[in-house]
Amino acid sequence: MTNSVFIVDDHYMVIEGIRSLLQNEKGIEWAGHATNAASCLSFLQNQLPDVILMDISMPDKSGIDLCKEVKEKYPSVFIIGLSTFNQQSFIQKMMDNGASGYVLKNATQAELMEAIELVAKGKTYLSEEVSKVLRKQNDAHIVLTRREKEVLELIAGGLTNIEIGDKLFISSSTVDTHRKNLLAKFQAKNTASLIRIASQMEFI
Amino acid sequence: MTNSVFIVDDHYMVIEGIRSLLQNEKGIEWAGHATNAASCLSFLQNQLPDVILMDISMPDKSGIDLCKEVKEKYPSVFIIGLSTFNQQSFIQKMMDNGASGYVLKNATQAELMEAIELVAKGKTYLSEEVSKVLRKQNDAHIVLTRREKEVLELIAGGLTNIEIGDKLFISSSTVDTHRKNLLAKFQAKNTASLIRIASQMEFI
DNA sequence: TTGCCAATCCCTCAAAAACGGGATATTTTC
DNA sequence: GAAAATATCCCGTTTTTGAGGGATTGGCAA
Repeated sequence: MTNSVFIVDDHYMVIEGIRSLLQNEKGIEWAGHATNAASCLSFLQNQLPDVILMDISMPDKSGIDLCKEVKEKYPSVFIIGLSTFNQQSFIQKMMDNGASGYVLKNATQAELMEAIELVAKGKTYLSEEVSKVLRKQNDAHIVLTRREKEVLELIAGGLTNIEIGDKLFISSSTVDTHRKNLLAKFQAKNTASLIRIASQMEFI
Repeated sequence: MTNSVFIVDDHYMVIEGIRSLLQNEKGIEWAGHATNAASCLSFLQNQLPDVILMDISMPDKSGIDLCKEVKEKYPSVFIIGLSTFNQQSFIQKMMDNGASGYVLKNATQAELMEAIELVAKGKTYLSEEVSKVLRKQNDAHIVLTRREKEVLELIAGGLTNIEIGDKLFISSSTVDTHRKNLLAKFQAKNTASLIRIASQMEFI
């Protein structure tokens, strides 16, 4: 069984690297590559590969959005996310948007092959490293309400409760309540640690 | 003139990609590769390439430190920094530690060749993108003193002035002064915006 | 040697945040 | 239709901060 593989990544070096890793593999057929989301989509109008290796960061559109769009239009294509770092939030979002696997860019050829073969059969591939991160992330998963997100953004912007209240047309007491809830959710003891944690978790 | 090139990067895909990009170039001789700082250093004991392509992020040691070490031991080797993103602070530090150039991982083959050839002659290569970032960074360059960095870290950790003072064996008034200076340097109006800005500028 | 800068410490006062409650209305979900 | 989540508001008290000052020491460089 031969699987055709397409790759979307804005780094030539990575495209070349993967091509080089896969070129002598019997089970792999090189469908082509794109360096941005737009040319990936136009390629898919003419030809559907079995598997797409998709970088999460691209100039015109994030891999996360592209993944969603591709899966909506072509549900039969299997997508493997690619990224340099173990970024908790990205992996989750990529999987939520229909990716079947996630591979780090330091993967070995064997891992990559394993991922492609599994995913092409409709299964899911997550390397040990990735699934460890994913598990950790789920434990510490923080869900913010719409209002809490707004308040958090404005706190990070340096506004006081009164200023935030004015901006959102609510009383400063309400802002204070949201603030308390944010501190509780992030297990932060004050504004400084709240912003640090939220920033590192990429809420802001 | 033939230049021998060695590469240090913890991502196989990138190593493969660069090898693939360079393999048919007449002026390039492939000296070898390493996936971590330690094996790079042990390679250099036996053989010195003309140019080292060095990733900034590696498991055992940052490219920034490795760059410094290599240049101290083998000043004749020219180093080109490699990274995925245009990270202001890293580029500067890499150049400060003796790198002769900086290339983004989305560089084309032509750019890479140009960089290697220029750098091997002792010149400096910075792609347009990179030098733009560097210039922008210099404008908004914020220099913190040792103490200010320590205080900033602890503020981000959620400690109060008194707690920070206890930790650093200084009075809380002193901490307050450092805090004021931090606010001024970052042009932040309060702790929340200070931490946000510092976090986004990767000071913490 | 004469500055400059970093680092240290002190003061006051007002503003803001943190902490501890409690309370009500409206959605959403089960 | 009841329960849970969300959003709204209020109180009082204590702690922390922000914004002004001013002052001393030691090191380094012009």
